[in-house]
This record gives sequence, structure tokens and C-alpha cells, in this order.
Amino acid sequence: MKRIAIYHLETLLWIARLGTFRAAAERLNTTQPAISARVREIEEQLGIAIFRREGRNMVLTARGRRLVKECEPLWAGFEKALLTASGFEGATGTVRIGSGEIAAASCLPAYVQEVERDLPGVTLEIELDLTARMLQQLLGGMIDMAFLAGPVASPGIRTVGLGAVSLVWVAGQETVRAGGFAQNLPVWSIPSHSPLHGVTLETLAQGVITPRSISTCNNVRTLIEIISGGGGAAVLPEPMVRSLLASGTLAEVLPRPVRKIQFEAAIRGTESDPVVLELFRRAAGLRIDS
Amino acid sequence: MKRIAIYHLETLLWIARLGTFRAAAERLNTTQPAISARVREIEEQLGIAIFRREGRNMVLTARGRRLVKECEPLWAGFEKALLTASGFEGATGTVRIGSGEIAAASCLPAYVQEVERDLPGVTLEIELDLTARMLQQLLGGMIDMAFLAGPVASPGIRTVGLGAVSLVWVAGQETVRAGGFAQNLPVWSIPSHSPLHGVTLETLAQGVITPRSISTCNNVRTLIEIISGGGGAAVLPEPMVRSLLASGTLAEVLPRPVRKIQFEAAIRGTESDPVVLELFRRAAGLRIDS
DNA sequence: TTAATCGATAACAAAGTCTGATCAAATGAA
DNA sequence: TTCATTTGATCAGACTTTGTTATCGATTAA
Repeated sequence: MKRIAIYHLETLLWIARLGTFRAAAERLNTTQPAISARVREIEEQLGIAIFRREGRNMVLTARGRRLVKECEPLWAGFEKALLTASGFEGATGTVRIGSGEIAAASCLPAYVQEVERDLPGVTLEIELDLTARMLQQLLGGMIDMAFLAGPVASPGIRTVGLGAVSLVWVAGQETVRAGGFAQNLPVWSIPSHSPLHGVTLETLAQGVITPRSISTCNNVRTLIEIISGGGGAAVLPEPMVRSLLASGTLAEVLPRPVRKIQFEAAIRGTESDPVVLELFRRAAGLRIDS
Repeated sequence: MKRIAIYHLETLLWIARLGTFRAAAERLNTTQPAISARVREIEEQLGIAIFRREGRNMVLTARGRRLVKECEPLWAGFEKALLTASGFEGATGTVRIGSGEIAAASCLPAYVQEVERDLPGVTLEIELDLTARMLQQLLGGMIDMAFLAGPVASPGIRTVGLGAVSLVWVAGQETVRAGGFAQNLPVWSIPSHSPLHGVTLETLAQGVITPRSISTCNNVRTLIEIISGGGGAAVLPEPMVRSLLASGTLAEVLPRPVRKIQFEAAIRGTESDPVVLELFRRAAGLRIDS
């Protein structure tokens, strides 16, 4: 009985969350046989079956479910106690962060720097993705925190605002010299998921400009390069093009839209891991205003 | 960080309770170097000092004290969750039980049998001692539960009644044939700590008998042998002499005293170990009535 | 000073744990 | 069906952790 360690319980929790041994193994940075062994050890120690084979998956038995339920808050409390004792400087582990592309450019550099300074033992795994998929991954436990643009209200997700940045209508230097919107530029945007796309449409709806066409690219960096090369005009977050504006590669071609783009950090509403909660707390302290 | 197991916490808790590594080692059925190693591991993992050398002892630092305080309920929670999952049949460990001699004879056999049947993994270490010393050991953590005679009300101790047994005035067969109290028998009792002694004095105070002398022996079994051999009369718990009365070795020489002897089980009021609490619960279910 | 107690340390033994390479069963697609 | 994929089990071996015994130096009390 005494031979059950904390990581055995942590293993149970992650299997319960992710559904398969393999996913838990990946999540815990180990191998599937190790997970199998841990589960076997717990079952042997307790003399009960915690999982039952169901097709090619393992599912929790009633007792297993109860055990997991009881252990979850205890595990969180334990982690918190240890981290509190070491003042969080001793925090270790891997936290997976999803981020939208725009949020990544605007929020991540400062954030990562802060975390690496204050919590040197924590490894971050950052993956850029679309907002919808990120929320799904967040709920499914594949990522622990997400940075994203635009207000998100999803059940089971807890968010905090990080600030807002201005948007600017820009076009390439050459294009502007050639007359800008006087000559029916093509407008570029990113696919309809993004709040940027909404702003693009709003401006167009005002009838100020008549685009030659509306093209999209799902990668903002590439889009910026297209614009820089004279491909047309686009609404972009000011921080992402600030240096290009300063160097003259890009120039503003319309008044700045009133709407700004909001950034948020998101975690599961049920998140209990103190490291993730601490990272979320720190994210909430970011102020990404332009 | 993840390399800290439940027994590390248990180790901290017992060091905090008992004051020294050695005592904790003994209590946890291991050696002092093992305890030192566990402490070192925790301190290394957390990167903080939990103990500070003070003379030849180690005392908790402020952080250490806080950690212990936070971990105590967590540890109890883990133990309880695990034991609940295995239905307590999987309980393991050692529980130290102190018992008064009379309580031992009256309560322990049935109790031990029940525990060995239902919680086969639990080892009992039973030590017979005086009530006062037992309470001290209980509070000091050297024992976990005590069975004792007579009502006890001590701060920090939680008790439950187990029932009462009758007392009988007995003397040896030969003595009774020779006339019993008609001939001024010596009276034997146990030292003044015991409730038996009180009953002895009460009877004498009623003036019914006039003893030739009042001697004492701090061991009831020996006292019974003395009485059996014709050494005099004594007040004894009925169950302890039942078979000797039946066989005729002893005989009752006075009406039974009205006062009975109460038995109680006692644990620390702050006890959190689920195994001990379970054993206490079972003790409370005993009914030792004659 | 002597004896006893406290915890640290080293050397060795024992037990536990992880990994990488399979294996068998179940599932889903062609 | 057949084939490819996914899931977990198993095993051998290397490696790590953990415990024990015996000893040490430091501190305290007699």
C-alpha cells in the first residue's frame, strides 16, 4: 500500500482524462509499457481492478472511477503544497500551450521569457493552431493552456483578458507609391475563423473602398510577405507590422479601424494542476496593449 | 518533484510528531539512515531546507513546518482514498496498541481475532502498560490506540466505551474451606492507579470485613496465582477468573460489588491515519459485557 | 571524562522502474 | 475479406532508487 507513489495517482488521472494508456504515456513523457506497469502496480497493491478491457480500450471500473475522483483534488493539493514550499522556483514538468498565430506573435515572446526566468524547471511545448481546434484540445487535455485572439466563451473553458492591440490597414511600399486604394487593390485576409476577417469585412461594408478581390491565406506571416511584396492590402495587428512600418517596407493605407483585437489566455475550467494555474496567473498579468 | 512519494510525506509527519529521525525510523519499521535519505530526497527535490540542526536534534524550519501542516490532511486523504478503494481489506502497516493488563485479558483476544480476520495485512504490536504511561505514549505518538479500564478524560484523547464487566471477591479454594473472611484474610490489590484498587477500598470502607493486611502486586495474573495458592482474597474482574471459579480453584467470598469496571478504547483526538481510525471504529463495536 | 544519543556517510545488496522490441486482439477502411 | 492501424501486454536488460549494516563526528547529560 505504501508503495504507491504520487506519480501512480497522476498516471491514473491522466489516463482517466485522455482515455488511453498511450496518450497518458505521451502526456507524461514516458512509454506505454511504463504506464501499463504503473497501473498494474496500483491494482496489485490495492487488490482491485481499476480498469476493465472494453474492445481495444481500457475503461475505468466503478471503483477506479471513484478512486480517481477522490485522488484528483488530493493530487492537486499535494502539488500545490510542494510548489508553495519551494516558492514555485522548483516547479518542474511540461506544460503544453496552444496559441493562435496572431496571439503567438503578440503575447508569447514576453510570456515565454518571463516563465523561463521565474520557473526554470518548467518545459513549455508550444503549438500553433486554429482557435477551434485549440479549444477542443484544451478540453481533451492535449494542451493545458491556450493563447488566442478574440473573445471566446465556451463551456468548461476559463479565460482571462490580456489586453488589446490596434489593427492597421497596410500595403507594400511600392503599392502605396503607385496610389494605394486609388487603384482597386486586392484585399488579403485570413479565413473566416479569425476576428481579423470580421474587421476586414466591416471596413469593406462601409463602402470606403472597393477591392479588386478578397483573397485569404491561413498563415499571417506568409500574408505579411505577400502584402510586403505588393500583393495588395490587409488588416493586420499593429505589433506584427510595427517594424515593417518603421522601416518603410509597409505603409498604412486607410484610417485605423476602431475595433481592436482582444487577446485571451484560456485553461480548462476544471484545471487543478498548480503549475498550470500558476502559469495562467502569470499570463493574466501580461498587458499586451499597443 | 514527481519523485516524492506518499511515504516521504508520512516520514515527515512522523518526524514532526516524534521529534527525532530515530524515533520516526522505529515507528515506520525502518532504519535511521533510510529516514535521513528520505529527508534528503525531499529537500533536494524541493530545493529548500526542511530541517535545521539544533544541538544534536533536527528541528523543522518555518517552511518545513508549513509543509508538514499542509501535507498532514493530504496524506490522510490519500490513505483513506486508497483504503476505501480496496475496502480496507488491503490495509497494511503496523498499528501499536497499548493495553492495561485487565483490559488486555477482557478485550484483546476477541479484538485481535476480528482484526486479523478482516484486515490481514495489518500488523499489531501490543504492549501492556500502566494507564498513565499509555496515555502519555498515545499523545507522544509511540502508540496509536489504547485499551484501558476505568473512565479516562484527558485533553487530546478521544475515547469510546466498550462495555463493563462485573467484579467479584474471590479467594482460593483452600482458604474458603478454612472459613473465608471469618478468619481475617489478607487482602490483595493492585497499586492505586487502577480502578480495582478503588473498589477494594470502597468495600473495606463499608466495614463488612476487616483484612489482616492489604498487599499489592502490579501484575494481575500473578495476583491471581497468589490468591489461588491461598494467599488471601481480592477483587477481580469476573471474566478473568471465570474459568477458575468454574473449576473450583477459586470461590466467591463476598457479595459482588455494585461498581463495575468500564473499558474504553482511546486514540489521539487528532488522529488522522485511516487505518487507526478504522481500528478504533471496530474497537467501538466490541461489546465486553459480562 | 564517560556514556549515551543524535544524525551523516559509505559500501553493498535488494528491489523497483524504464525502455525498446515484440506480440495478440480489436477496429476500420479498401 | 484482407490489410493497416491502434491498443495494451509481455519480456529482457540496463539503470535507478531504496534499504541495511557498520561506522563516524558532534552534542549532551551524568
